[in-house]
Amino acid sequence: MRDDPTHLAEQVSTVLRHLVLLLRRTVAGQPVTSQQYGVLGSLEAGPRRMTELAEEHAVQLPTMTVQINRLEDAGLVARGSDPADARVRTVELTGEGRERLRAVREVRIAHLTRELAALDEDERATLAAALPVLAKLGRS
Amino acid sequence: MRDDPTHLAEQVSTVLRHLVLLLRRTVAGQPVTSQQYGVLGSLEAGPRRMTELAEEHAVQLPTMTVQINRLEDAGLVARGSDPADARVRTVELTGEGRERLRAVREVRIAHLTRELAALDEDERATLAAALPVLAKLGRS
DNA sequence: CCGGAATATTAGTCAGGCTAACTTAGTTGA
DNA sequence: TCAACTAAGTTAGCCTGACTAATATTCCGG
Repeated sequence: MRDDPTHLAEQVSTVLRHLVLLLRRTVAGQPVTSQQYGVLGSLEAGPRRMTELAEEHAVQLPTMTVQINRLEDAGLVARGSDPADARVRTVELTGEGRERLRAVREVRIAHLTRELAALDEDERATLAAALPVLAKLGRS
Repeated sequence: MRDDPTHLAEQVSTVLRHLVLLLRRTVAGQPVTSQQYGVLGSLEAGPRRMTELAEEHAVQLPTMTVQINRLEDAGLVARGSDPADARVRTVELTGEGRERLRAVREVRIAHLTRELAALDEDERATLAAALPVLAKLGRS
């Protein structure tokens, strides 16, 4: 018998690669990329500053600058300023950005819903039970 | 009450994004990228042809050509030919490639093992039960 | 008020996707 | 039989997304 957490880790590793491929197919051909979708999602609850966005998405600041430049060029977000600190730039969704996010999310969810509908009731329950555990991974 | 598969899909969508970030941290700073690791893994069981590799990794052929070029330059894989069909190129691991794969896998598994060790026994069991279900997703 | 810390951007490099166009090798049918 | 089609790979050119290093700009503490 194998050492339990290690054996599990190998299986998780395999499944992770599989899920990455699934995700790629889920977002292929959409009007925003997977990263852009993620950033738009972060802005849904309200304006964020650049550093916050970079940290939240685990990228360096310059990477986020370029991302936001593109989203701004596309008219999906707008930059603003913090009146209390002239160094910080804030970013918020435009109306168009909010609409685009809604549309992309719809397609995405529909895609996943189709996948999930192919499972039986027990499988969905098993999956649902595991989601909080998966969400906990990587927070340690 | 929400429509069940759709609601589940939303949660899955969120967790997927989380896992992508986890995976990125897992492989950051390693001597091969995540994609290269995947390709090396595909070659572990023996030589493959370019088309097979491209399909398996859900990329176009030219993308795989470039990948293999880099791995070949690094001395991790070698190209060969199919005696029965002069059009096909085969790709196989070199000794160095096999060693590199082993080393990277070890780090990767160790990383995930640490994450999993932070869970309690019940959580690991819940996760283990869900892995086959996750593996089934996207095959429909 | 000056030097250091914090915030963001610019510039330059690289990996990793894509499509279009090309070469080379097999296959097929008039 | 050989001309046309198909299949397998590569090359070239473009884009996104990641990084580091260097450069403003602004804030703050002594």
